[in-house]
Amino acid sequence: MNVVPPPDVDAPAATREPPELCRACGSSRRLAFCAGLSRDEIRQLSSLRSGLNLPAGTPVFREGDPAEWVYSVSTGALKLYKLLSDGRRQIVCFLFPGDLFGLGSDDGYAYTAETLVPTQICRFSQRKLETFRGATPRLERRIFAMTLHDLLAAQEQMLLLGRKTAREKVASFVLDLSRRATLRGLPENPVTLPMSRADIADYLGLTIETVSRIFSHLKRAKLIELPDSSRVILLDLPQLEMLAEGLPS
Amino acid sequence: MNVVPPPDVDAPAATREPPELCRACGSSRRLAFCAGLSRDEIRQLSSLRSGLNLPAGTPVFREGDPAEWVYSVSTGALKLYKLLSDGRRQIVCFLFPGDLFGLGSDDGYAYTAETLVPTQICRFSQRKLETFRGATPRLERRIFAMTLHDLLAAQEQMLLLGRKTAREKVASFVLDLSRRATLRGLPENPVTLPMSRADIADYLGLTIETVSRIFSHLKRAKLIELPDSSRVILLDLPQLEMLAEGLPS
DNA sequence: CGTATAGTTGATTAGTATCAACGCTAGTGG
DNA sequence: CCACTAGCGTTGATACTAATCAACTATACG
Repeated sequence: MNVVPPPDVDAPAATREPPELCRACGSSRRLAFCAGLSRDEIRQLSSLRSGLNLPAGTPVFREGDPAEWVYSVSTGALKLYKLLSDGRRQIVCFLFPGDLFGLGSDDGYAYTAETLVPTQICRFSQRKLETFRGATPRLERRIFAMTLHDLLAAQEQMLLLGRKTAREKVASFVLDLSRRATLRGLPENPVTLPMSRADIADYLGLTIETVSRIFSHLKRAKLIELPDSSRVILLDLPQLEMLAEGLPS
Repeated sequence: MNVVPPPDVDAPAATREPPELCRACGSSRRLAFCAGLSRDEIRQLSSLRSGLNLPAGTPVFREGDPAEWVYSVSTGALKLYKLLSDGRRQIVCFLFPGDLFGLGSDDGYAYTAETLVPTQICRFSQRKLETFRGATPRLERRIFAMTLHDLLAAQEQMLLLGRKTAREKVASFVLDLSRRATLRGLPENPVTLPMSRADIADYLGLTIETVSRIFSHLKRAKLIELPDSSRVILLDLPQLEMLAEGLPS
């Protein structure tokens, strides 16, 4: 969600060092929604903030809960998902540091948010943040830009869900994780999968068996390697990109 | 796209009369992005506006084109779609009067926009609108709310594409069209389908044959009626809703 | 009236789901 | 420290939903 190239204010591009953490949101200033704010604005914003430290597998809120808070990811990772009454699940988004979630939704959150690994997030009262946003055009624009980015990403995911084959879906998925990792200053290659096969399946509209089979298939085709089940090495980027876009093979 | 309940400023709820058309955007004031603006703001905004009158099946812009303009639908209907290189297509959204499109996307439009029927739209220079938005917080908020609404709708569509069966998809689709029609002040029931079966298929991640079969199936099950191929009568709303949510049948 | 296009229906195929068994890894307790 | 167990992931056999291929019908258009 919302990995928008931030308004270039600080930003020494993608450095390998753990970037400075923001007082207002606890995550990398480059990525967070408070990127580009003044010292003073950061101070004000941080006074509205409260931090949470959650173990893996903890729900932050559930679909339908009254939407009191807006959250920003400081460290760790989460999934956002929607359920059908018989338990079928669609993960609409994986979240990483800097990402914002829980915005909007007058009639309750539209999805459940749950941590994948031990995770630090911070939250702001929806109401207070609203007021602050009104007084801080740059923040308003930044949050808008991130939301718009999420919308475009959601449309790309609709293309994936509606029209790509299982192999194309999995290739797209690992490439996307890799790209997002580089945006956070991590190496593009050994891609870490903080989520289970079941989560990947529910994100791609597949079953765990199919996801597993496709991983094996891509491994046999020498496009990826799997040192262990939660790490992927992309051996042939160009080929994977072709596959992800539906070109030959 | 973005059928957000507008800030109640004028708004005699959902009346049956053709609602007054806005000088700024050419569509119903209740729904458009300029809802809630002052007389003076409307005047300013309308000076930025230029109107277009397009026949059915006309592309407004294509995926990848430089994103110069932002558009608002006055009358008619459009589809937004993305393509894979081999021609597979995913329609990400159908648009009706009041809806906004073409926002954002620094590296070109993320989708192609094409009219379904004879359509009036108006457009604003992305750059000029940006400036005006900066000076008009209420407009900024309104556009943000519409974008956020689109994001939530996109997530709902991800659930549909990833996890619903063909029958559930079609039931969800006709119900959604019906609901959106009522928001525009139209009757909930004889639902008009301004799009072809191919469009419906590309929106739901199905083939035209499957869409056609499911329509026939729902007809035999007495859940709908098809007076002609572009009109649906919903005979059993509760049952259709059950079906759309994945409950028994 | 004839032709082209959109939509429907039928027969068959294919891709992915489902059901089932098995292996691996990590955590537990003896 | 090592066997035991539970859960996750992988692999195989089969089933099923929706896609594909094909024919036909209805509707719109010249």
